[in-house]
Order: sequence, then structure tokens, then C-alpha cells
Amino acid sequence: MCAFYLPLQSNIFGGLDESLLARAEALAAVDIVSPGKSHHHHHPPHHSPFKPDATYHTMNTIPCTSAASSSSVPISHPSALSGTHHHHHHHHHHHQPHQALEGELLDHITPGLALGAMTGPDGSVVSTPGHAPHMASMNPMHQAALSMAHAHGLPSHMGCMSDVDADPRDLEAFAERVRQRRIKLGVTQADVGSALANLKIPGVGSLSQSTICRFESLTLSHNNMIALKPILQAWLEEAEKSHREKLTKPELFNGAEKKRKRTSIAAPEKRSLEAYFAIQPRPSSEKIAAIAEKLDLKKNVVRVWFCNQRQKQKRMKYSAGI
DNA sequence: ATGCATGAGCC
DNA sequence: GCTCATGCATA
Repeated sequence: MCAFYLPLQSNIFGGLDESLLARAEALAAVDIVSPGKSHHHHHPPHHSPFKPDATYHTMNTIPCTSAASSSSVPISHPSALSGTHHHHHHHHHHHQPHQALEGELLDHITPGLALGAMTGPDGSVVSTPGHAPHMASMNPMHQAALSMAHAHGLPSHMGCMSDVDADPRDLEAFAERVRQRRIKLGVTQADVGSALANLKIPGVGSLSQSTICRFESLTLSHNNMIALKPILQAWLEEAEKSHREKLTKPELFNGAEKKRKRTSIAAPEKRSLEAYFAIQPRPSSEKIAAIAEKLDLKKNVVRVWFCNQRQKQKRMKYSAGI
């Protein structure tokens, strides 16, 4: 929908230069109406006149708010791919706006590094997320048990099927089931999240409303979906049982004083960032710093924005066409 | 429902 | 410093 053309200029090196940034911003200036929703004039609640970052990480010096911090007892990760082989790296490549142009720009922007970003290198990058994060003090079963989870085509007929099938289609159906059952049972996503802790599944604590929401809407990575499915399935069963028994446990977690502030990046800045991202999804530290300065944002904010942007690209939904 | 952030683990 | 799974805060 948008065709760009950039008169690439010469120089640029040593990190970044105004020209490139200016170009990106120029691009950003062009209004790109997204297909889903036409764009409305929205301006964030507060575009700080001076510093768009109203983020005071309220460095809560609180040592630990009992349950709050401890609740971070996530589940172990399946991360299907270690020993054997990963069979699913068909992922996305859903964006290639203007290759030629990108090449040029990239060439300029990174004189020494030929980062193809999306084309070549990308392929090699995907399908290697295998690691088990968050397990602060978890059980010793790291990523072994749940590893391989390929349903080779036969979903069932064994008495004890674990259910770790990785079909996006099944996942989609399952997610929908969870949502419908949840609503039917009259519980919120947050309820589900906290209820998970009651399942007493080793290594499984509670999850946030966010995560439940993302699971239902399939806006999680494939691996993440796979990892969470069994847990949500367990909840489903438990919830229905409880419902039958008319038993409801009052679940709750404490409310400590945590006041993290969320930075709100104003629309113009955001558009610029998106433009930069289209050109170079993985800017170097120097570039990030430059962009940050240019947009008058904190460098870390910019860095995190890029990280999140990359992560977003990898989410499920219509990413892989099985 | 999502945006920005944190943190573990890997490099 | 990046990726990933997650979460708090918010629109």
C-alpha cells in the first residue's frame, strides 16, 4: 500500500547521521493507514512538551512484596527443540515493504554490517528460541520432559495422551474453547490466571490476565502457546469440576505498592520508530542512542521498543500458514 | 486488549 | 545485548 522511494545520500557512517534519520522520519510522516482500522486523530494523553518519557521507574526499593514477587514462579519451558530437531521453522516473513530501498539504506546505515535482517539471516534465526527462562527456583526438570511435542498426525487414541500437540489449528480451537468455557463459567481472565496456582501443578504458578488474554487471542509465540496449553487444559478440567461441585475458592493475591510507570510514546515518535524499524529492525547501540536523542526519548526506552517490536513480529496469529 | 518493562538465560 | 515469557499499567 505504500511505495517508498528514497534518494539515498552518500556518507553516513560512524554510527548514524541525521540524513538517514530524517529520511525515516519523512517516511514516518507519511500517513500509513492500516487496513484494519482507519486512523483516527489520536494523540496520547500526554505528549510531553519536552521529554516524552514520563517514566519514572518507581524504583520501588521494596525488598520483596511477599506474594507479588514470589508469584513469579512460572512454568517450566518445553521449548521443543533441543536434542532432536525442531520441525517448525516455517515462520513468517510477512513483511518486505521495499526491498531494494531497504538494501540501499541498510547499506548506508550499516556500512560494515550486512545485516539482511528479514531475508537471509532471519531464516537462520528462527526456530531457535529453545531455552527455559524463568524458573528462578524451580524444579530440576528443565527442558526435557515436555520437549518434543509433535503430533505426528495422530492426535489421539491412547489412554494417556499428554496433549502437547503443536498444531496451530488445534491451538486455535483450544484457545477458543478456553475463552468460551471461561465466559460460560463466568470467570475473568485474571481469575483464570490466579486459579492456575491452585492446580498445584509442579512448576506452575499463577499467570496474569495479560497472558491469559494473549493465550486466548493467540498473541503469544508458538512455543509459548504450546507450553501453556496443558496448563490451561488442566484449568479447564478443574474449573468445570469445581463448577459442578459448586465450589469456588476465593483466590487472591495481595496488593502491594508497586507503581511502575509505563512510558507512553507519542504518536509522532512512534511513527518515526516504526519507520526506523522498517529500515533496520536491529539497530546498533549507537543507532539506538541516536534515534533516542533525535526523538528525545531515553535510550533504553528506544531499545526496549525495538525489542518489543521484534517480539511482536514473531507472535502467532496469522504468522505461519500450516 | 495492548503497550512498555523486567529478568532469566544465552552469546 | 538479544530473545522470550510474562507482567504491570493503561487505553
